[in-house]
Amino acid sequence: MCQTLSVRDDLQDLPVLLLSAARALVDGIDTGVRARGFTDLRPAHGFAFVRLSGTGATVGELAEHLEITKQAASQMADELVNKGYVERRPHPSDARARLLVLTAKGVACTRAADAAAEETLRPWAEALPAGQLAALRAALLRLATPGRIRPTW
Amino acid sequence: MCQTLSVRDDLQDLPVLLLSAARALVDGIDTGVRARGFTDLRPAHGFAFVRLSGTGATVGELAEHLEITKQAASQMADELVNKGYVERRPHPSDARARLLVLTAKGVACTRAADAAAEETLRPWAEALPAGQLAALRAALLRLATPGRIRPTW
DNA sequence: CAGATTTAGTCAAGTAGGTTGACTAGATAG
DNA sequence: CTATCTAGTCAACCTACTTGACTAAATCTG
Repeated sequence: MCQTLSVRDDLQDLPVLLLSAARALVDGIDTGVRARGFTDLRPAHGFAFVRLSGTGATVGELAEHLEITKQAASQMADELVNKGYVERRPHPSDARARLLVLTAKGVACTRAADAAAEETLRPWAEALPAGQLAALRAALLRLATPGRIRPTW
Repeated sequence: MCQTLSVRDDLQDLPVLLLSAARALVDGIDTGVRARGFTDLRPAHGFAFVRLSGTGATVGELAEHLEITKQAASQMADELVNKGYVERRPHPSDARARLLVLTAKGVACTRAADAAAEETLRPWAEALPAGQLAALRAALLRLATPGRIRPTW
């Protein structure tokens, strides 16, 4: 019962802590990406890049990933095309659809984001006792809803 | 060096994991709050409630906490007043300012949010090995920027 | 203590990023 | 082959924010 109380106490401020940590991470990545010269992007675009990197995606798939309408996703795609991060290609197997693919600049930007993320997290991870990082990953993995990254609030 | 590689690997997907966990938590709280009858609020309002609970706050203080302009904070305050969660009182020591305070309904709502948060996190916390929860808290505490909760992306 | 400056809050207008609804061109099912 | 469904876009609108202008109260200064 004492154990139960302690769990309850630890639970108390965990929401604030978790949100604050997420916020700190996003701020860190955003700062690092800007410092690397990509000043015309905001964190929201990063969530799109996650889906587009690799084989690319259609507007509909991007919309689903971001949990917004196809119209909004199409608008964001326009913006990323205009800024040179994304290219619209004909879809190989469906003439209605078009494949959104990262340009070289887009790929460079994702590399910058990865570097910024590591830069943000490494000192923090290294300050943790041995093995804690893996444990933390495992714990977060349990709580996380796979695929749902983008906050909607 | 093998150690370094392992840290690097664990770091790799931590951003996604952390954001996904934060998202799952907010979704859980939102669902729980709605289930308890508060259907006219969105997660964004919760960040305001955090600051208003206790002694209350002025519009300016709320704006600072949410990192938005005073005008936007004032607008949100209007909305919360109209919906019966908040009351505008004369400020005890400054006739220009007005104190925003939670009504009984507002307090009930924060209790509902606390219950929803615990409901969301408890089964997850209980599945963790003994002591992991405290370690997680400590780790998040290091990463977190105090006070900055609300995501801006 | 009188006048100048700062601060708390609001009003009004503009903007960014989403929404719903209507539509076209191409894919797919009967 | 026709009918229906699906990918995407255009247009109008909505909402939560922004910037700018202002009033009233507090505070600073000589």
